[in-house]
Amino acid sequence: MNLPEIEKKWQKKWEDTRLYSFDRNSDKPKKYVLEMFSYPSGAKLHVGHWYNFGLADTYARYQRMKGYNVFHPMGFDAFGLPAENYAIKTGIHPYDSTVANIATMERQLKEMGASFDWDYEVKTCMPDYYKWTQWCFLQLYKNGLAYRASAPVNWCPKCNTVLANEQVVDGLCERCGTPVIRKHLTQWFFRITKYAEELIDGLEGLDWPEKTKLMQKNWIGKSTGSEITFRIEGGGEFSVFTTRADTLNGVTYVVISPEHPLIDSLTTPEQKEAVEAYKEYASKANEIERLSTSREKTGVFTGSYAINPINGRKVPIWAADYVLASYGTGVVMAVPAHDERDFEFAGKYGLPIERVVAGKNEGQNDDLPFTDYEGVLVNSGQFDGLTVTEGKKAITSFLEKTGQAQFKTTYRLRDWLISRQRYWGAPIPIIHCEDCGDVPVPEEDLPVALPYDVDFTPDGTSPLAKHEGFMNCKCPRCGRPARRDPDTMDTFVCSSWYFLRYPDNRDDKMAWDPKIINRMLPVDKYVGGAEHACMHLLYARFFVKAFRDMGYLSFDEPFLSLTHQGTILGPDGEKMSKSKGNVVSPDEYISKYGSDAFRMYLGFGFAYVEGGPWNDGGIRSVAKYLDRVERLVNKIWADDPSVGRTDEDRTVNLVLHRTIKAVDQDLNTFSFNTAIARLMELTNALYKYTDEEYNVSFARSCIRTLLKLLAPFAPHFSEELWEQIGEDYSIFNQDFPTYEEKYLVEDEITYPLQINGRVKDRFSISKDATKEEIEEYVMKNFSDVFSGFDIVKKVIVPGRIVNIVVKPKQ
RNA sequence: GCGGACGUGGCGGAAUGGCAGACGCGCUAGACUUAGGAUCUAGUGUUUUCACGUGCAGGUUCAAGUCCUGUCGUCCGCACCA
Repeated sequence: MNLPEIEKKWQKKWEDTRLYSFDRNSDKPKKYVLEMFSYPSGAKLHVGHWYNFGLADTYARYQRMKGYNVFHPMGFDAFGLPAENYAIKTGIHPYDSTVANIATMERQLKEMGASFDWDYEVKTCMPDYYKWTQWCFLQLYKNGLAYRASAPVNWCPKCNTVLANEQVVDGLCERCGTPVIRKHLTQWFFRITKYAEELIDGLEGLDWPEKTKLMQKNWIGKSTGSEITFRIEGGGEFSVFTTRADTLNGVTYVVISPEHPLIDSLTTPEQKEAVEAYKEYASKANEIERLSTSREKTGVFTGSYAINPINGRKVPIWAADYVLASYGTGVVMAVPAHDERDFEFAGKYGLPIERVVAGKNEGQNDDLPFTDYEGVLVNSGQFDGLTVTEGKKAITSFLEKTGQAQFKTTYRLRDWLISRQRYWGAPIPIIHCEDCGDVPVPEEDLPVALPYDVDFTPDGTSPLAKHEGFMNCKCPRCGRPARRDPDTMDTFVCSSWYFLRYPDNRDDKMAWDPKIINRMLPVDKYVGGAEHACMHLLYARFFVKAFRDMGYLSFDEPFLSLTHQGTILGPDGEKMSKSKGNVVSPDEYISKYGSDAFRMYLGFGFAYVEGGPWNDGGIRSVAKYLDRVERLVNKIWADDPSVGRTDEDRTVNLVLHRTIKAVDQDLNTFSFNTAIARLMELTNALYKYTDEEYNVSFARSCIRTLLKLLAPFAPHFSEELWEQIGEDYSIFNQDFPTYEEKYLVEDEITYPLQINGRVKDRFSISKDATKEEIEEYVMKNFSDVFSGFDIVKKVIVPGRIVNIVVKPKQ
């Protein structure tokens, strides 16, 4: 069969007959199957797209044949830096290049033969989409979940933009690799931390990879401890967060982050020069020594002292960059005797080390630091003798009475910084008025349109800030001249709600109709890369929870079940990259073998969640297999059904029904490689069966089943053969085959006979044989094997195995 | 440094604690061919046999690739998280 040719034929027919058109009013149960939509960066689909979309489509087709009303949309995450960088380089406007790339990708996705319903497409860069992204922003703003704050941010000098912490890789800009520096700017944030607790709790009920759940949990980083207030000698106070309140008596100094707002007031005139120099050093620390695993701790004395609330002792306040301003309170109480980092720091700067926890066991009291939790408090006055756990509680409670401490939970998670000083994104719908302050754009004025004629050369200011026509507006509140916010939103904002827009993508009255999406959501199966574990997947969950609380939807989680596809590597086992020259382009394989063979090889050659190196031989083997199926079909339809046998073959039926069962299960778990292996086994069995005189009608019914099982993996090929054997269009309107239990059982079971755990022989016996009957059979028929041995134990597991434990006769 | 995952033939990869290596690639031999990078048939973990084999060393079990402990290696995530 000339696959590339017949694929065109079926793609046209599928489109003409609107086969994949989604029916919102169907009474079948819905199944929302979604792949993470793609960024239209390069013009062409790469192997990774195929691996993700092609096999998720196999899953979607399977669910359709299982009787579900499958919703399988596709769209484009079309805003973002690459288009803008490309424009800076080539002068081609981001809008033009993006629209062109989308057109190419749409065409290629159609050539894949995937079952998307394009009527539900979304493109995030179009006004009819970003209008509602802006609407989302306004709702978050109105509900106190969007706020503006000045904060130390990561600044990429090359991209001239702010990066979220999550987007900095090894101190380098994730996009361009330039070392990131620190800079203070006023930015918009989304208050994702408000949902920290629920974002952890909600993970429990999700059918997600455990690894991904754990990563999100660690990312949110819940930590329970105490907040303790220290007075500053000479006036003022500050709080520290600690998980080890039990060691409070062992505090010999405190450490403040060099970026902390209190640092200047704490610094004495004598220390000013040293502290200023250290602040300067710390702000560059990202750049230097970033990759060193054993970076030496550094710090400087501020000149001030704090009073330890538990014992009134005066301890020095140091500044050191091993304390982060953005975590906890930005100040740490240092207990060098019981903390590795404090110990190292104290050693280096000659600060005192005082032990307050003793080990329970002999020999544990020699070395410091002692960080075990198995210990009792010493040198702690009235708290001596308490365990670590008791000590934490007792000391915090004691200070709580005087308002100097409280139990506290903190999270590692930080609020989501969404401002970008870039052009190619959704404008932030806020107007800055000299008199009224920040004023939200009235909803009826949305969208705040992104102007086309903009100078987006990077020069440190937002491109929109230089566009007077855009910037100048009237304050919606007082009507006086005002200025728009010149920034655009992080593209993760666009992708945090697109799955809500798909089912109602043409709505021009609202972002989504709750009546529709409460029925269509949550997404039943979400498929995409593991690299989104902590960002996109967390942001989308936050959006759903926030909009649920505002009353715009009534479910708690966006994605019930999640699968990550693995990565297809180059033939050399390395990640594909242009610089390594190991990029495999789908196009040449598709024009040679067809998209079905290409997709099916991706399913067969890898464990889906693992991925692995590309192998040319693999795709030939799949093409060969499809040829084999075609020859088999031709042969069976060339033979005369009126001659030959008329009975059904038990062995073939056994293989057939086992195959149905296995393929069904494997498709549910994205275990495409084993499913295809089972199909090959069935094909082999049918070859064998039809080699001699056989029942043609029976063989034909087996083939009809085989084609239906094969259809999700090789849709064009199966549709073509389905037509050739005279069946009605379309195979995808057929029900997925079901197996019958009665064909799965064999009359006899072959048991392995183990002696001392090693297989020595095997025997067959009725499937109904009891444990006693099996034992009797073995003792009778294998008596010679046991002669000369005493039988110690007989392990007989019906349906599985027989193991006889023996020892030589005394 | 912390957290997580993974180590199975020449290769991709299979194995609810129960016959390791399904299925396929590659390879070997044969058949059919003017031809074969087509197709079909047989074989293919190591070892002549006993036997040995899932990174290495122990352990639990009648039975371990699978569970436990330690160790080595590879990969991923996070970077001093108090």
